[in-house]
Amino acid sequence: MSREIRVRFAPSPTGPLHIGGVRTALYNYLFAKKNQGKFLLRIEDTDQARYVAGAEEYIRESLEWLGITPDESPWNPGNVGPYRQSERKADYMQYALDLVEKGHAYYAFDTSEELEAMRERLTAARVVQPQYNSITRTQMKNSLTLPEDEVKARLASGEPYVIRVKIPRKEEVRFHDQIRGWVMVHTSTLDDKVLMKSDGMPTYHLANIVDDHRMGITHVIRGEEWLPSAPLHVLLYKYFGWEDTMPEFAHLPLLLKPDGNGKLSKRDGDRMGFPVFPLDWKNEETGDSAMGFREQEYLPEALLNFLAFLGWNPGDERELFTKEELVEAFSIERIGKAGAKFDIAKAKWYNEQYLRARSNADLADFVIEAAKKDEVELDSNKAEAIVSLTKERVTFPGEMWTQCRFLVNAPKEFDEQVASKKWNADAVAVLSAYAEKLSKFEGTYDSEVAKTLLGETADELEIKLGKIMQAVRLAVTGVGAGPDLMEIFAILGAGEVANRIQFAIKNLPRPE
RNA sequence: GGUCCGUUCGUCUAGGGGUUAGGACGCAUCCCUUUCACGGAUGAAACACGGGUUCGAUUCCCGUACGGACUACCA
Repeated sequence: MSREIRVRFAPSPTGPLHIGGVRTALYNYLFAKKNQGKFLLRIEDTDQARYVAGAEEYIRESLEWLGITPDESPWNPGNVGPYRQSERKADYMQYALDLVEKGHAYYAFDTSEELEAMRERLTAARVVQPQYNSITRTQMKNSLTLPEDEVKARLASGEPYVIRVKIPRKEEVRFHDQIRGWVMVHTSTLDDKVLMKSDGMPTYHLANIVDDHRMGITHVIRGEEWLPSAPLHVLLYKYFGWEDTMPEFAHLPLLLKPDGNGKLSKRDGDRMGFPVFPLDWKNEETGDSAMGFREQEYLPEALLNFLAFLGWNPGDERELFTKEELVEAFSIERIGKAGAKFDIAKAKWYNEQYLRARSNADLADFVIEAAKKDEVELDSNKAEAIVSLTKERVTFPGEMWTQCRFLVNAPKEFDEQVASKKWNADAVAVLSAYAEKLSKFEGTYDSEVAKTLLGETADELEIKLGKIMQAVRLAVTGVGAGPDLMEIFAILGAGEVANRIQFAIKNLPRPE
C-alpha cells in the first residue's frame, strides 16, 4: 500500500517571495497534482527577529495570482496543522528532549562570546574549519562536559541554553536525491547544529523534520542551497526513528543572474530593469520596495510557463503549456542539474504568446483600465477595436493603449526624424487632395474604402503610394510606426482624418 | 580554505558510445504586406580542457580548470 503523495512549500515570511521560491512552489504543485497528491503551504516563522509584517499575505497573494493554490495552508488548514511553525512552538521542545534522552542531543550553555572565542582560538591554531563538533564540544560548556548536577542547577536557575545535535565522529551518511543520485557525506565534516534556540524556538533543521513527519510529507522538493544540510536531516530522521517514512529528497538547481555568475538577486533586476518578485512590494517601515511581474503586466500563465521551463522540460519540442498541461507532463526525472540563467527576453516572448491567446473581450478590459489612467473613458467597442489592432504587436497589455493614444488625442507634434525624411511635396499633394475628397465624402468609411480612395487619389496625381505612406501615417498619428493605418482611418472616421491631415499640412514645415 | 553540487549554440535546453549534435528565445537576411506588425523561409551559433576505456567518445571513468551552494542560536 503506497502513501498519498504529500509535498510542501515552506517559505519564511521575511520579505517578498523571491521568484526562485515561486518556481520551487510551482514544481511542488506540479508534482503533487501529477500524482494526485496534496500540496501544502507551511509558514516557517521560527526566526522572530526576521519576521516581516505583510510577508505572509504577500506569499498567499502571489500563489493565488499564479494559480498555485495550496490544498492545505494556514488559511485553509487540513487536519495536520498548525501550518505556521510559531504556533507549534510548544511541541518542538518535546522532540528535542526526546533526542537528549536518547543521547543524540545535548544542552549547551556557551554564550555567544564564548563561541566567538572558540572560533578565534581555532583559527589561530590554523584549524581549517572552526566549528562546534565532536572534538571541540569537549572543551565547551555543555551537558557532555559539565557534571550532571551542575547541568541540572543551570537548567533550574533559568540560565539560557540551546540544544545541539550530537553528530557522531566517524560515520558515513548516504542519501538519495531524485535529481542528483546518491550523495555521500562524512560526519566529520558536519557540526553539532543547534536544534533549539535559547528563545525556545526550534531552528529550521529541527522544525522542518518534525513538521514534515507530522504532516506526512513524502517528498521534499526544495532549493539546492539545502543540499549541504540534507545529511543532518537524514541523521535526524534516523535518531527519531522515522526512517521508514523519511521523505524522498529533490534539490532543485538555482536560478542564476542573466549575466556573469551567481544566483539571481534583486539587484540584478533593478540593474537590468526587470522584476525578480511576483508582485510589487513595499515595506513602510524600512522603506524598501520591489517591482513585481504582475504590475509589469506579465500574464500569470506566461510567467508560469516560463518558470516551469527554467530547469525542467518535457523532453519533446513543445514550448507552450497551460498549467494543466504542465501537470500532465511534469516529472522530477526531467529536472536538470545545472543552474539556469534568468533570461527575461524569453519571458517576454511567452508573454506575447499568451497575450495573443487571450480573447479580445478580456483584453479590452485591460485597455479600458490603461486609458482610465490617462483620464480617457473608452467604451468597450472602441477598446475591442484597439485590441484587435494591436494585440499581435505588443509584449504587454498596456502597450495596446499607449500605441493607440493618438486615436483619442490628435497629434499636436510630429516625430521630427520621420518628418525630415519622409515629409515631401508628393505626400502633401496627395494628402491635400485626399482631405478634400474626405470632406465631401458620404457613405460608409471603412478600411477598404479608405484605402481605395487613397489609392485613387495617388493614381490621379501619378504618385506611388509606397513612397508616401510613412508621411500619411505621420500626418494622422504623429509618429512613423504603429498599427494598420487604414484600420486607424476607419476608426477615426472620414471627417477626423481630413481634419488631422489639414492640421499636419499647416503645422509641418512646407517641403521644397 | 573545507564539504557538497554542477559544466551541450549568447540564453533555455534535447540527445547520448558511430547523429549533417535537434528545438526554442534572441540576432541577421529574404519573402508576404502599396505603411507598421504578425506570419513564413533561410542563416550564423555549442558538446570547458587533459588523460584513459574503446575499433570509435560529446556521451563511460579519472583528473584539471571554471562556476555555484553551504560553512549562524537565518531559513
